[in-house]
Amino acid sequence: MEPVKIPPIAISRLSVYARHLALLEQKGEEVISSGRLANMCGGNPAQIRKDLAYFGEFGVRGVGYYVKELLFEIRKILGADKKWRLGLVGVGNLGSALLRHAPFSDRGYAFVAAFDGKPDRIGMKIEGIQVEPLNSINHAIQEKRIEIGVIAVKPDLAQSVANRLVRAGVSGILNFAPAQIQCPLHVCIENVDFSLKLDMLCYRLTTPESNR
Amino acid sequence: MEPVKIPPIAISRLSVYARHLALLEQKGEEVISSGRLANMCGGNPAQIRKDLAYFGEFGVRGVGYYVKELLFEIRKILGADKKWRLGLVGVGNLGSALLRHAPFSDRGYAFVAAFDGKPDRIGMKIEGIQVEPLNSINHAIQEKRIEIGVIAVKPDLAQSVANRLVRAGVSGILNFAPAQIQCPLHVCIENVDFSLKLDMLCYRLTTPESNR
DNA sequence: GTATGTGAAACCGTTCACAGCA
DNA sequence: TGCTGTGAACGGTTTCACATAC
Repeated sequence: MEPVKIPPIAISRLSVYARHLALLEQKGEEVISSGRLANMCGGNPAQIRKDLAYFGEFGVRGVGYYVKELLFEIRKILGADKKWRLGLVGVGNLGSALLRHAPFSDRGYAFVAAFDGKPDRIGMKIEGIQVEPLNSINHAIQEKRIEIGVIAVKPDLAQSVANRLVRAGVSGILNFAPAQIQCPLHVCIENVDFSLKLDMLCYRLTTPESNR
Repeated sequence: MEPVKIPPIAISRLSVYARHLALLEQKGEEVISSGRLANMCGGNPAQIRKDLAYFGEFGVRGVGYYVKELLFEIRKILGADKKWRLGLVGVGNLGSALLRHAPFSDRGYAFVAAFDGKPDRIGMKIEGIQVEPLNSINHAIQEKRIEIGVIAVKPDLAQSVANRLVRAGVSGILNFAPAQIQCPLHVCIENVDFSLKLDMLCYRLTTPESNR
């Protein structure tokens, strides 16, 4: 329908706007202007209006945006209005923290299966989910209609786990391993890379501001 | 010295290059071309050369880059050649996973203190680090010369924890809480935002490719 | 011959400034 | 009057294409 290309970074801002709108809604605020929202998010009013304009006209001139309505629309755009079914691979420190991660469950994201390669972890129950072996991936992903695979294994295993997930038919992968994963174009990948962010921080701490 | 502005995104790529160079070094490879490195990282050869050119001339025309040497130079640029001292705030699921996170310790990042607000967590020992109460932050950060504060508390506490860390004198903050943190300009912040990445993934899964 | 380093061009995203509307 | 929606200007990043050096 819309032949306009939307910058991915605009999408990430929508997620931030939604977060702040949810807080405003909780506080009982009814209306918000792009200026005030920009203040809260640390952005620029024109940018907020542009980001929203990619998807429609949600505001009222001279007034602003109705908090509830805008939040609803952004959630619809992001696809955050549906329950997403996640499968975790790698139930180590990070993996088990993700299973218990409140910001996920608070937001309609639900882990419905967990897998691990270590025999002693199979059968463990975390947050009501029983850990299965890696070779159950194919069956369980299909059985439980899992759309998103979450990778929390060591970097050297990440690619082979991704291959299994793709073969099993997931549509998306959220990868926490510090590794570049290759996969078919029809599967979407997002990387969450702690080490990279820490490197960037250290660069900024190392380099005088004038050189950045 | 260099009056050229360097795109932050180029820095994040340097981190990725370093990761692959380390793998190449392990495999005993001596030389790499921008083309082959681009293949591994999923990028563009010209971009790699541009990124490196911001900082100097590290290659040999007609040959490529010496793996060991380039890795050394990139680590120097990123400030990854020194040991960084980290302090963790919030020893919940995520926090304790971070204390045990191998990719950090493998790379010269060391947690030297941990803090939490919950009384029953004080005194616990994780990875040899004893959990201290929040009001020890000021003293411990200075005592242990901690440069970077890592925030792994619930979103509603993130700002107040950041304030404490700033007052205690950290230079940088790595924030895992899904919240925007305000802090003085002289303190650098990087956010690691799982939920945002998951939202972006779901957007892509929701929206037909033609509209993106 | 081959691969780097680099201006120039193309591309993309942000900000400005104002028209349009309640 | 006040705030949105948006074309146009701006600034920054990526890609191209080739001179340069081994």
